[in-house]
Amino acid sequence: MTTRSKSTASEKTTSFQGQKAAQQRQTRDKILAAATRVFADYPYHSASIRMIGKAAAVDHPLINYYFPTKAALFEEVLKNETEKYYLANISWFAGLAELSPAKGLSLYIDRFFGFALKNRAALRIITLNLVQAENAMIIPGYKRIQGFFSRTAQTFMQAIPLQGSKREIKMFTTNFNTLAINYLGADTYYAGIMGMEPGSRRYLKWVKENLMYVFLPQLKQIVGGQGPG
Amino acid sequence: MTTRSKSTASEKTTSFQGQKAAQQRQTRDKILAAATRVFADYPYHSASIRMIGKAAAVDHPLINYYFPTKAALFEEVLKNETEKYYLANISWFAGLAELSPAKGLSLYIDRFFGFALKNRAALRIITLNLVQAENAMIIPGYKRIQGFFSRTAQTFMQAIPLQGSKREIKMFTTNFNTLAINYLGADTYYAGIMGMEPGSRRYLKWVKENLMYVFLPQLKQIVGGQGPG
DNA sequence: AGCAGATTTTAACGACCGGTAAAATCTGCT
DNA sequence: AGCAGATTTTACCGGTCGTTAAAATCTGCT
Repeated sequence: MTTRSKSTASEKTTSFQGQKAAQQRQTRDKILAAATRVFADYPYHSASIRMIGKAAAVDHPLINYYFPTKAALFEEVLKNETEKYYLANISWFAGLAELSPAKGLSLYIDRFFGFALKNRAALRIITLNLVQAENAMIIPGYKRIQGFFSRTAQTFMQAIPLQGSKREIKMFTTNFNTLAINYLGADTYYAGIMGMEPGSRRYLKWVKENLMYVFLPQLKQIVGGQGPG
Repeated sequence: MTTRSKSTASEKTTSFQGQKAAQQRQTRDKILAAATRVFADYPYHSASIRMIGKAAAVDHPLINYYFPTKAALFEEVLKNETEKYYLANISWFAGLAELSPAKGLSLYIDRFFGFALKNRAALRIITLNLVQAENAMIIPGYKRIQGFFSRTAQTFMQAIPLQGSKREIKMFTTNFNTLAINYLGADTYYAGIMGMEPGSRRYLKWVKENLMYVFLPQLKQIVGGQGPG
């Protein structure tokens, strides 16, 4: 694709053991990164191998050299992003057990937002592919997207001492995640409705206010005597 | 496409004024109905004219005879469905002003569910096309989808005497609609998470319980002294 | 320098897409 | 019966899709 600089003698002499492997991993990672960007902007069936190739500055058949199929590439991206989210989600609970529900929830949301702003891809890929078409055109890794919610519920239960029933807790986390993911993952849409700019401080403030307003009472009910968010 | 029964003499004699126009409207409606079904299953860019043709048992170029472009067809479907929803939404408020918040909200949700079960398309089309890709591939009628939420907020304010600020009310309706549309429009996904059957009584019960649990306290705050849902 | 294998590029495949043009058919009318 | 116009079917256009095969290039090694 790009006119490659012919290797000179000097380059050759500087070569060391493992450079080839490093180079290979570099290309693969470049493709993976580009795929993550593209899949964060287009749902699976609208994103194309050629788009990804262009985004990675690579001829598109090279993608098939590193990844057998588009589905396999998507699944790897999805696995990376959901895993990243899962680990981040665990970290957001650190130290929350000692706070009041109000302060705990507030801090949790702040941490959530911090992650979401730096890792657009994770939330976007979920929102873009969550709503599914008929069984005919299921999305690869669909179960992984579904598992997403269940895992956050488990994390919640392990991180915070709770009173409510398991059913109640799953209801709470599902509601929270559904609203949060919609507002952050489909920010263009919802900010548009509210007459705000998608990434703006004002919009984020609105989302937080919203989440606090809706979920603080529910949280107080779930948490034992004093507790977290 | 289908082998057409050659018109016989008897058929000719029974023809009356307006039959041709009726026949034309019939084909157009058949296409429109098929398009509604297809667009309720696939997002705009995944649905195809050929799919719709097959669903309507019609050769696909015939669609272009009645609708100039795919975009125009989609916009007409979208207009019909959002209008249907809008009018239904108004009717759900009838008689609610005299009820308590709890009874009012419960009845409102029941009416909502009744509509959603009979008119899958309206909610599905919205959920499938709400989350947007980059500006590059905007969906025709996107503003109409966005207007959807604003109109329900207005209906709410006109139907029920309220106390809260306009901002608060819009927050309430946006939250409610977002959750309700997700749970009903993407029922395959959420029912799957909860280990239930998408259309089942059990799942609908869960959704209603959920909505009541989240929004009843918020509603009580918005409604004046006594009030509706 | 020249070989072997890894990597990249080029070219092409069959399938589907939205849309168009022209041929075929049907319909209502004289 | 035969014409005119509406409707439907057939054939095709240029374009994009995922994937494959083969050619070209690069790399590390002797």
